[in-house]
Amino acid sequence: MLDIAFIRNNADAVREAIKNKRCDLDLDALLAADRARRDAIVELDKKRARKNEIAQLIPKATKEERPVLIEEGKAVKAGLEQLEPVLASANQRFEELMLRVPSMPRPEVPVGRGEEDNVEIRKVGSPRAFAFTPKDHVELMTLHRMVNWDGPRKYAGGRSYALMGTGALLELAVTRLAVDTLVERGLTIVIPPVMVKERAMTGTGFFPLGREEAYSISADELFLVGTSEVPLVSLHCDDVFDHSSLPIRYAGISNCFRREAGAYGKDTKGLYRVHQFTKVEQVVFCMPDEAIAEREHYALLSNAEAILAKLEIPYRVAIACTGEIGLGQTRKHEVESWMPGRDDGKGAYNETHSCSTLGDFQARRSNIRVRMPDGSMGYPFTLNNTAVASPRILIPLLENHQNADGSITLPEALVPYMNGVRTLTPPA
RNA sequence: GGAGGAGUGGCCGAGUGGUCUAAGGCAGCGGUUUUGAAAACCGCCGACGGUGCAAGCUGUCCAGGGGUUCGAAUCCCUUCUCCUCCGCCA
Repeated sequence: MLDIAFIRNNADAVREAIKNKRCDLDLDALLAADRARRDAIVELDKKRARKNEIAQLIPKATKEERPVLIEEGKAVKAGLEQLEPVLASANQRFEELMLRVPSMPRPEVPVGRGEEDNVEIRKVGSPRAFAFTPKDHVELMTLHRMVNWDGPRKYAGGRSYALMGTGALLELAVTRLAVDTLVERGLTIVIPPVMVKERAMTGTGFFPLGREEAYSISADELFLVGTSEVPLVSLHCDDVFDHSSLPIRYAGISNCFRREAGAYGKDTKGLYRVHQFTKVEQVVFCMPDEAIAEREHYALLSNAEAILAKLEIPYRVAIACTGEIGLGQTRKHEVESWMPGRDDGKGAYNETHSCSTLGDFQARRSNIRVRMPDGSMGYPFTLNNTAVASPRILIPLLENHQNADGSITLPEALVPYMNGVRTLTPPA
């Protein structure tokens, strides 16, 4: 969502953004809807002004004038009743289209169509050269009895799983490690609701276009969030921040629910792509200033990298191209962790973190504002990044730290969170 | 789940059918005074939209939606949220 005045004045630039982001939106239809809406407003406002005028005249009118005015008032009212639906439908059309308007990518975002056009920025650590054939996470987790694969699929459906024993402990450990890292870096930990109303989904930009991705609780008109970004950003919907209260930095911890519609048959093996997972997510509100947002963005990125460093997982950072960044994102970096078992055992870098700046996209949709130093109103910028998402993060964790005998040597930083255990040995 | 009460600008709060064009206060902004600050005093000050080069003119908004009326913050219906009590409950 952008300011309609900005869209009118920069139609070509917006058109370019729509094309580069591969959005499905006809800008001319939007501009036409805007025109229709404004025409209806002009006409309706004239009638409403007359209505108000008559209403003020009647109390002061003489006995003779009064019935005449009341008659005219009735006529004006009838006219209004005809025009109001016209404006309502023009508005509806306009708002529908506005919800599909992308934010403008930042200049540094490479133009491209798909993943192959993302630009790698750096690699940190290097994939380990195994002196033996490494196992993938499915073999390792099965060997360690970390997962019950079959039971949940019978009663909870495909892509479901249950973490068992050390598997469950590992999830709690990496989660807590991430939380402690972020708290130490000044973020406020939040455990938010995971069931939210539609406005939270729309306000954060996941609806209407991503509706099929969300589980809905139809009896109560609630939706399960796919990330705590949704409740954390919505925490401040309708709020007006004072400029002195920004930035606000949160770390949310929640279960996340994704239908993975459209991913049928993709990554069905193991725990790479599941319907329910646990994620620690970073969310920032900051002043609407690109330089500030950039600083916050790279701070979020470095927080995630610090966690990967503690987990001793090799990774690479890439900046996503225009075709790969979402509707609201103005800039996105992906952090991909090295997973030795992926790609049929050849190993591959795969996404474990996604760091985004959204400009004022979410603030506009969620009606979050900030009182600027000059007293005017502004829309704050929002940013977010994964800190850790489990079980996906367990894949590189286990695969990178495995030994020839199937045991796992835990990274030093994780040991305290595993009650002092340094090595996980497969149960007999 | 049942009964009752409440929801007004960034915040507090007055307002029960027609000068509401929403009082008043706090906060904010500008100024006077002051070595500086505070205090005091003076002035400005809701949001969003439409129109206009501009000054301005104008519309909408009193939790959301719908209704009654020539006219609604005010009356009616409904939903949501909060509070009190009762019931149930980890």
